[in-house]
Amino acid sequence: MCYFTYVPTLAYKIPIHRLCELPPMATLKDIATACGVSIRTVTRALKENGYVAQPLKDRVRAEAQRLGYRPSRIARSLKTRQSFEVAVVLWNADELHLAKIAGLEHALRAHGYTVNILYASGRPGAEDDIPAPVEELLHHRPAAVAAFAGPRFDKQADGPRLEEASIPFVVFDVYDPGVDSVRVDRPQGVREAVLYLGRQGHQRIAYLGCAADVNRLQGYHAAMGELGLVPQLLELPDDRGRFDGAREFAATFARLEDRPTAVQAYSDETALGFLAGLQAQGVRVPEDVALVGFDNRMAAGWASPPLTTVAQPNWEVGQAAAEILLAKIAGTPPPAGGWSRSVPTRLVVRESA
Amino acid sequence: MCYFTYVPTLAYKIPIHRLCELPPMATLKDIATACGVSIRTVTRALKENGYVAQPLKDRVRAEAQRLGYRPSRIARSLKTRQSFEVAVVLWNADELHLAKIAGLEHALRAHGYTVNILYASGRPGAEDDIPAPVEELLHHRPAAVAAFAGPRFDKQADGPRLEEASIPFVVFDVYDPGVDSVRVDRPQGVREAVLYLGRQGHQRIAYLGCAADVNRLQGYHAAMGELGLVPQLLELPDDRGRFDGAREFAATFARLEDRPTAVQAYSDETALGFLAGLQAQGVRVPEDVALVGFDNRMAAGWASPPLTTVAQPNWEVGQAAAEILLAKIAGTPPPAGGWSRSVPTRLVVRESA
DNA sequence: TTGTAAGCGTTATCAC
DNA sequence: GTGATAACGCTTACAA
Repeated sequence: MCYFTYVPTLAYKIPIHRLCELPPMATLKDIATACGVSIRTVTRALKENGYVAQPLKDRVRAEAQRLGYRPSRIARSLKTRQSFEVAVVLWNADELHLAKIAGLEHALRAHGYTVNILYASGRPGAEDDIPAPVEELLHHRPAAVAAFAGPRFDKQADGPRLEEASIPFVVFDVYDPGVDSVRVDRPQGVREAVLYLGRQGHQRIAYLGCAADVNRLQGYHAAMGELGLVPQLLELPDDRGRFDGAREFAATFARLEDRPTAVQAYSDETALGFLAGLQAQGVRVPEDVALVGFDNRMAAGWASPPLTTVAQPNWEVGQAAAEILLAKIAGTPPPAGGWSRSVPTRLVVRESA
Repeated sequence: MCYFTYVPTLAYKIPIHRLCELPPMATLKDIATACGVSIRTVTRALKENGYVAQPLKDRVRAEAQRLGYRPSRIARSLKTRQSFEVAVVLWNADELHLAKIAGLEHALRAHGYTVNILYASGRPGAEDDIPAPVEELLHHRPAAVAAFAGPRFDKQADGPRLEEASIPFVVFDVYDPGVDSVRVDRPQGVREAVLYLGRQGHQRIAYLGCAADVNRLQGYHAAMGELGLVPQLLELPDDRGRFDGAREFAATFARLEDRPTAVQAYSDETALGFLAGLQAQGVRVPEDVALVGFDNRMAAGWASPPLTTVAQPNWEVGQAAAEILLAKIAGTPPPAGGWSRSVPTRLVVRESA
């Protein structure tokens, strides 16, 4: 067993096994000898990038077909110094993340790219035993990087390092003006949901969440302004888990005078915690209080009553990220206003509101 | 723009942009010239696989360090005909899947492998517009494949095709004797949960689910046998969604004579649907009926009451898959009894039982 | 103990 | 129109 001990930033030793080799595939040379022409002619015939007599071209293509020829990505990458892998940095196993990755992968695959996962947290409970993701990225040199914001991906420090290595990247759901990001349009999503509540006849519509989250609040205030209603913020402590925090808050809420008849919650988790708390207090949803979540997780559909919620446009977010990355890889200059984009959400009306 | 139109099985055209090249990295040759030795000596010094004088070795390593040398995976792959990518085929954005992938990736990365995602379903609602995953795999030739069972990955047909191309693979959660699989130990998980219910003093413990699912039922019957209780199967129709099916069944259940005091459900989704239905009937959980789910999804913790459930050992399943794949890649002969493995679950006691 | 050299499968620059 | 041929960065058999 031999180790690459000379890679100091890589915490792992990489054992080189006696590995099984991949079975040989047809190469350009195989086609060339089979057709009795040169390898250069073959590429020309296959790639349409030079002159080659039509009958010969047909013959070459038929032969390529017959041999099941596939261009070797490896050889191509070596020669052209281009990678065809896009790395995704992620920190937790969230269904919403995976849905975004699915959209990203779909779009990138259409362009011959492959998506690889870099799960940057260690085993749950032992998170620190792995190298920082940027080191890994700098090591593997993907064509581009899509990152979920996380504890050990520092937008300030890591972004520039990637940029310096000229690796294009986007970050999901970050509002930092300095970094290119694809985000779900939370202001618009909340606005739409609150307008819906208004159309249902609610006069006292509150927002339940942490005041530090400006994006959703912005949409809330916009909608309340449009409706001509006075906003009411039900502020949640940030220290407790969102579920428990909201559940406990329900007791306070239940005793409120002139209590709101409708609540837009920060997230499905918050909404579900609040729902649990309300039911414990004997407050009925939606009869006494209409409740809207945000995210459209599986859990939202499985609540009782099933939760009305704002669905994240996961697939579209992933696709937008792919488009940005492809453009950056191709060296396209950024559009006026920068690369960042917000993708509209969709209100999913179920039974809670 | 030029297209690889000669790849007939690949539905996508692969456009070749004018891509930005990766910035040049230090190579073995750079180190060699910097040290005034041959390239061969450099590899020997770095890889410990031959004799090289200690001072020279130190000098070479220092230089490698200084230049930030990283071996090129591309070049290595080309030369050794080995891939260092493991493909994961998946079909839907499920949090449980991603958690398994995380464990897999963690273990594989430690061995210098990279995990890439092949999301084999198209955009939700337009699933058929993409090539069959096996074709993609045969094209990309990963070192190995880990697949989630899905509609277009046929164990009968696709497995052999991979095998024939000598691409090692495992499938998650499949009990087919012919295919190597890592599965969560559902019989044991259900058994443990039902024994727990027994220890809580329940005498009438039912299983709620579809009779076709033998694995969990097996554990249920084992536990009931051990407890000396008579099993009772509450069979769910397979045609409705699991949530709705279970919710609707609750009405029937509520009117049952001598109705069970405890229910082990097929999944969290089933349990949550049943819970919703019970609450609609005025049946209290856990006071009137104790309820246990399976999967330990986020949704389980966010139910009211929070659902007691059997947690899937996602991380460990991923790791087990990695171990099998690595062993297969290394050409290790299969152990007696084959590669397949079951990984034990963990009972998460919350408030519903 | 160190060096030479031949590939791996592409791409692309020349010459015919 | 077509064909030699030289890289790309690494591995490794074979000399010295």
